[in-house]
Amino acid sequence: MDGQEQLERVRERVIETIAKNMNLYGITDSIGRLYGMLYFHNHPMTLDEMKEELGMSKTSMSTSVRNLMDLKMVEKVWKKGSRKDLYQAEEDWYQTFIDFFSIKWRSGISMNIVVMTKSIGELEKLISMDEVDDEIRSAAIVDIEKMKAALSYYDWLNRLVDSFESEEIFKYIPKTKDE
Amino acid sequence: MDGQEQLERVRERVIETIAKNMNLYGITDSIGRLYGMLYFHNHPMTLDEMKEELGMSKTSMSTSVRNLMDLKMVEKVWKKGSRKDLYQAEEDWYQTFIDFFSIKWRSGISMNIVVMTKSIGELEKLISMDEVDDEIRSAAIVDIEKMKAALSYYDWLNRLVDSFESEEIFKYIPKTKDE
DNA sequence: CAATACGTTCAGTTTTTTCTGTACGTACTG
DNA sequence: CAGTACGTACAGAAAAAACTGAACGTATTG
Repeated sequence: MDGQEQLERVRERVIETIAKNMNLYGITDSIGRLYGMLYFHNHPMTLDEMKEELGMSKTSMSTSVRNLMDLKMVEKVWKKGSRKDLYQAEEDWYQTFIDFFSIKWRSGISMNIVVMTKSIGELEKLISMDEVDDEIRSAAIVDIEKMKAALSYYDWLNRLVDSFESEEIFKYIPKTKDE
Repeated sequence: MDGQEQLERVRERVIETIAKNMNLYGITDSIGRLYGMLYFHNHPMTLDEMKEELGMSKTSMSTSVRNLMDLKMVEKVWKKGSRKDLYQAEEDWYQTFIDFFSIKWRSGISMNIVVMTKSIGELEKLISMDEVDDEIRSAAIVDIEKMKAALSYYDWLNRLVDSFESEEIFKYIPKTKDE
């Protein structure tokens, strides 16, 4: 019957759900809970406040918050007077979504493109060599095909991420239904 | 100068790259390597062959392959004569992409929607109660707004996954550039 | 310029995850 | 219907990840 208590219970459940969900994206429960907590906390928080709230060490708060900052899910804010760093949650989940995939995928994609391209080149050189066994040559040809298929997929993925970053995706999948 | 050896070296490097990439999606190195290996292996493989190839236990192969099957990245194939189960990699990475996100996200999204909806209901009941403190009430109102924003995001995410599953996404982001 | 407050690095501990070998159940073989 | 081959459950070992407290460097304060 206590409103305060009930509000807190609801919040806690929702935070737990958010954390579980972030789990799917490879984010730890603790970090997810921290994000959820910040999301519902209506003022920027210091490391000490987080530590207090979650009952964890300050060290953990420091590294977790940095993690979330790397993902642009949390930002540092300035408030004159306070010597402590203040952090608040990015509230726009569409933006969070976009940043998350840009950050996570881009580097992976380009690394793969580099490796595949280089490998295709090497195998093409290989098959052009006379002294290479026929069996090896045809195996190489198959591999080249597979890597080319992979490259075209990575190109698509890059363009998909482009459409996130440019927000063009919202032209195709609008934020609000039936508009 | 040995073609065989060079081919293998290239393959190994590419497999390692694929594994690293799958890592970004929360898939372990071992499982990623197994997938990569299957991807380049041009025939379906048995657990014993995988075990041999990767130098790991058969138990690991069994669980890893099940993992990949759950993600629809590997399928069991039938070959008469063989008593052993045979597995091969799904080769279409576009399909793999679609399946991966459908499988991973759908359940999470709907769980979140359920929890948020229920929580909004509870808080709305809370704010309608006379005896509730004003401060609590306005905090609840803010929370409700945040959860509604979350719900609209989840709805969008659902529609995004819809566009993956229906392959409508390829209308907007075509598989091949300039077509 | 000492004193204090703050965030972070680092080494060690705890917890979680991954991996393995044995044991078991099922199904095919002769 | 024994004997063998196969995949998997399970418990324990090994490896990896998360977490912590103490120590350190920097910056602010009086």
